[in-house]
Amino acid sequence: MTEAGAKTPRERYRAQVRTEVKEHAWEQIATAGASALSLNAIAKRMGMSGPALYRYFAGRDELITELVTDAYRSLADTFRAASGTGADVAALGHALRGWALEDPQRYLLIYGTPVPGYHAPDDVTAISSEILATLLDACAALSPDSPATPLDAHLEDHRDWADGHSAQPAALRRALAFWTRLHGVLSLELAGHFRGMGIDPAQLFAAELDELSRPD
Amino acid sequence: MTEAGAKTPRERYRAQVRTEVKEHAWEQIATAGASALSLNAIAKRMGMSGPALYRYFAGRDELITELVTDAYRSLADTFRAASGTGADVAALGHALRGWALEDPQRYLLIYGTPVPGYHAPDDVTAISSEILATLLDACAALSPDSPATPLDAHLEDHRDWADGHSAQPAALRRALAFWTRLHGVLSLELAGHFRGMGIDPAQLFAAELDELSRPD
DNA sequence: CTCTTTCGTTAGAAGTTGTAACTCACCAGG
DNA sequence: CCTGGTGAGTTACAACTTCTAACGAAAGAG
Repeated sequence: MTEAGAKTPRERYRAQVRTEVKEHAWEQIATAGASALSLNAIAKRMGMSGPALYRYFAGRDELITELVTDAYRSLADTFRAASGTGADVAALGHALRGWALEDPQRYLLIYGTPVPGYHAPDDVTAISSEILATLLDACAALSPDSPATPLDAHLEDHRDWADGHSAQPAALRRALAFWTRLHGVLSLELAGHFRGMGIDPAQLFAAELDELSRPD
Repeated sequence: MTEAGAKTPRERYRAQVRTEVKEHAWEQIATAGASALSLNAIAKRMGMSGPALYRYFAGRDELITELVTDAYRSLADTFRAASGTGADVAALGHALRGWALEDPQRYLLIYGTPVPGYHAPDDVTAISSEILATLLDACAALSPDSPATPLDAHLEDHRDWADGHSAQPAALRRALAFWTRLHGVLSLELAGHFRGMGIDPAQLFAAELDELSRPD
């Protein structure tokens, strides 16, 4: 038994198998959804027999948890990348839509219908606060101060989620609107609710994002 | 074999069992989610043994399909009731939120993450167009005509989903915003994404609804 | 009273998650 | 170089699930 460091060949092999399992899991989720994720199917596709995977993941829940945190980390990375070229709201919006359309099930895994008995691990709160921070940066640069709305008083009282970010209430309001409105369009699009009614979701998304990017 | 009409005691018994099965299914969905719906558990809780239910439903998918159309019909009913007292947007918004919070899993069943291989039956398109019609009525009474946005051109070309409703493009725009924005807040609230960040979703929802109810 | 339809049952196939026990290979220490 | 310990992968099994098939029994129709 050696200390941590991913040095021993055993641990390297173990990590390699874990990532390979997760790759197959993503592939399977993308085609059949998260609820149809089968440990046995992954094992067979990897040439191993069922219970072998339990050496690497304690169960289906742990595997899904890992996938969720990976998805959050991926979104945080794309947000950081989009924010690197100048943190404006429009760029973040386009990055969000591109990321969501790139793998719809990955988006739905973290923002879609949750499994009732499932609780997200503590890791994701850290990552999601990082996502929120870049969003707040972009929003703070856009709305210096605007007339107070009834929401502002409530947001002033409960701004702990902003995690110490020095943003005006109007910026918090804009960040929340960014989140809820774009998620509204995106989730309905990914669920296929616009299919068959002829509307182009891209234009709907663009219109909402345009209103969100307009300096108040 | 008699003709339709729900007259024979056999058909009445059959219908009664079907509704009882659906009641147990709703109860089970409300506590464990739609993905954990178990035909066997329902049968056992009704005092029958597993495969007996296959006399009443061809399978799990048909049962879920029935529940989905029931949910749509229930939403259409509440919309019609809320619209009966004067079709204003705010009343529809409050009715939507009340209906969603009354049974979150029912809302998520029709607006949440879809099962990838699943296609909604044709019945729901009729019901959802009824829902859209009452929403368009309320929106048409609010926005007579406003400056054209880039979206309006697209909506003029693809207004088949409005189903012959004589509404200005601005009303279509408002109805779509009603749908996407309120769904954005509601779905994130029901998924529990606001829990732990101290925000009151009701105030967020109210703020969005207030902006949607404001005559442009 | 008989005949037919339908209901509910048990048996079983093909899946799933997950546990237990066993074999085997590898890696390190003496 | 040899031996022991650790961990990986295997089968076997239990307890589920959906769903099909075949059978007995009950109930309505003529």
